[in-house]
Parts: sequence; structure tokens; C-alpha cells
Amino acid sequence: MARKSGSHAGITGPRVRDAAERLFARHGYAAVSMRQIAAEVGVQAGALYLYTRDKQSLLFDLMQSHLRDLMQAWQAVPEGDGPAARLEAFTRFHIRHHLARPDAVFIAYMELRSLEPENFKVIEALRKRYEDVLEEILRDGAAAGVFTVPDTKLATMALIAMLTGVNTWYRDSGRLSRDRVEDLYCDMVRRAVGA
Amino acid sequence: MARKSGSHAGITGPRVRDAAERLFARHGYAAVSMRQIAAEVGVQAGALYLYTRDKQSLLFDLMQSHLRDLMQAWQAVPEGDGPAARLEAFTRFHIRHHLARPDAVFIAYMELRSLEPENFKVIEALRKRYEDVLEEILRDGAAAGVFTVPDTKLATMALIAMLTGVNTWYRDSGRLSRDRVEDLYCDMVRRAVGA
DNA sequence: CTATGATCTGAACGTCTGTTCAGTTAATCA
DNA sequence: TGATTAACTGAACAGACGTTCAGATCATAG
Repeated sequence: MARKSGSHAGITGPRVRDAAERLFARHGYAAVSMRQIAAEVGVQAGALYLYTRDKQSLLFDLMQSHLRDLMQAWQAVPEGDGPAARLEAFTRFHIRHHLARPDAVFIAYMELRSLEPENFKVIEALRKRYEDVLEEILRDGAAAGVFTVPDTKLATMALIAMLTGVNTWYRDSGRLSRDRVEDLYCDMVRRAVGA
Repeated sequence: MARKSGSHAGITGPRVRDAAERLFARHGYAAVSMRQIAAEVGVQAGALYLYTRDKQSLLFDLMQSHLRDLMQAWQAVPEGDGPAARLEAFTRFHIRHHLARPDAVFIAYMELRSLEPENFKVIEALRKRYEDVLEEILRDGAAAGVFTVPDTKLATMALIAMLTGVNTWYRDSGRLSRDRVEDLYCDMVRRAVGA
């Protein structure tokens, strides 16, 4: 059979990643077959193996690059002045970044159990590093007497869960704009830490 | 082949549900086969069909009875006096109930996408009813001037996400007791709504 | 002691799975 | 023009999937 068009421009690799991300997020890793991903790209299943070693690597690479992007993007955010400003910056960054990449976020949170043990360790460590960012802000704020957090670790987990939850309900077609959502979460976070 | 013991006491049904709940929570619905569930129960795969119509019904029944239990258990909680007391009662109830049934909770939140459309509608409606409980408490509190919540719906989603998140990190072997966790979350929730 | 009915086995079904690979196609380079 | 190489197909592999069912097994009732 002839190919549809003559373009051999080499954009198939990214298209495989995009299709996998979309399908994994929608249906779950285990429920998506390599043939479904291939069909989404417009290619036969065998061709996928030019771009990935196997299905597991596809998942792992998606999660790893998502978490690396997340850390890198955070480090590009100008450091705030004092714990309160840094907490607000983190809150806004987290919501903005998560709303912009809902599929990648969904996968990173839901498909940990689909990772083989070795891969799991890598991803878990990256996740931990991101949570440490918030924990450090809270610890500094508590030490400075700016925040009231009886337990820093618990507060970290509680706030991360609250913020990440925005992805479960926010829709662009909804009632609130992204900026408004950011503002409202900032209010709640500030009050939750007693600042 | 002979059976292991002569007991025909009829406890296989519940054991199928338990095994399915455990395995679905651990590996995900799509990743678990009927043969794995059967092996966990100590039976051949065909025997499962004496207790469930098919795999999908197994998932649906687990989710439905979990959510029904949740609503029923909440209705058994004595109604608090005023919005602040009701919010504390809800917070404590939610955490206690969720920590007691981590597998069922995990499934109810993670496997919505594994439900066929018709089943999804039913489960989604039950979930909505539970969220409405919290939303009503917040609305009443805001109306009475006891809470400061600029947006009731957003606050509902934010608090539910925060509270449910406890299941992702809490371990019995950990640093904090369940009661202590309850207390700390209550503090954060109270402050988050400005009470 | 036989009959009944519930419980379960073991094999079978058609289909789908991830992955490999020899061969085809088309663009690129000398 | 001919050789090279990257991109891709289509078929094949062995095994797993959900589900069905005739027949075996066994506690109990009559």
C-alpha cells in the first residue's frame, strides 16, 4: 500500500507521544493497546517501535519528562520575597501549570501503579522533589512565625492534594476563569496556613 | 479433582467481591483479569460467573455499594449544631470513613473511566449527592456569615480533594495517629473557610 | 439410599495483546 | 543514475483475555 502523502518530515515521534498521552489519560495505560495508539497516529502498530522500546517506556518517558518540565518551569519562576509571597507564587504556578497539561498530570498521578518497580522509583523520587518545594516554603514560614502549621508534612500533602484537585473539575467552558480560580485557591491556601 | 475441603457454606460470593476490590485497587480494573481474581479466591475463572454477571458488573457493584454505604453512614452521624460543628463533623467523618476503606475509595475515584456510560451516570450521581452534603454546609455557613467562602462550589471541590488526599499518604505505621490526622485536617479546614 | 440442586472444574471459543521482522516504499546522497 | 537509509507495512508469533458450558462433585432433603 502507498502512503497517503509523500511527507517524510519525521514528525511521527512526537505524534506518538501525544497520542499515547491523550489515550493513557482518557482510558488508562492498561486499557490502551499499541494498535489504538498506532491508529490515532495513522500508522501500523509495528511502526511505533521505531520510536519507543516498548509500551512501558512510552509511559515512563511521558511521566519523566512531565515531571522534569514541572521542576524546570518552577525554577524559572522568580523567587518571591518571604514565605507568604513564595507560597502564593507556588500556588499560582501549580494551578497554571496543571491546568495547562491536564493529561500529563492525570497520568503522573494515576499511573504510578502501572510502572515497573525500577521506573516507579525514579518517578517517585521526582515527585518527592516537587513536594519538597512546598514543604520547604511551609517550614520556612512556620519557622519565621508567618504561618501556623502544626505539622509541616501533613500540610504539604493536604495542600498539594487540594491544588491538584483543580484538574478534576475545572473546565474552560465553566463559570470561572483560570485567573479567578487562581485567586480563589490562593485565598484558601493563605488562610489554611494561617497567614 | 477433589475440592480442598467439604465446606459448602456459601462464602464465595463475598470473597469474590473482596478479592476484586483488593486487586482493582492495587493494579487497576483493566490490568486485572478474571483469572487473577479467581486465583485469589481459590477457584477457577468460570466459577466467578455464579456471583457476577460479568467483569463490568463486578466493578459497578463495588462502586455503587461503596457510595451507598458512604451516604448511609453519613446519615447516621448526629447532626451538628450550626455550620461550624457540621463542618467539623463532616471532616472527621470523611477522613475516618476513607481511612477505613482505602481500597473502595481508591476504586471509586480512579475507575470512573472504566465504567460503561450507563453505569458511569449512576455512580456520578451518587458522588454528586455526597459532594452536595459538603456544599450545603458551606453555603449555610456563608449565608450565616460564619464562613468566608467567596465561591461555594470551588471551596467544596477544594476541600473534598484535600480530605480525600489523606488516602494517598496516610499509613498506619506512620508518624501520626488517625485521631491526630483528623485534628490537623479539622484545623486546616476551619481556617480555610475562615471560621 | 436416591434425588435434587448448588457449586465448581476444565476445556473450549473467538478475539485481542505486545512485539518481531522480512520485505516494500520513498526520499536522500554520491 | 545507482546506492543507501529511514520509515513503514502486513503478517506472524505465543500467550492472555472474557465468557460459556457440559459434566463432575458434594451437602442436603425426602
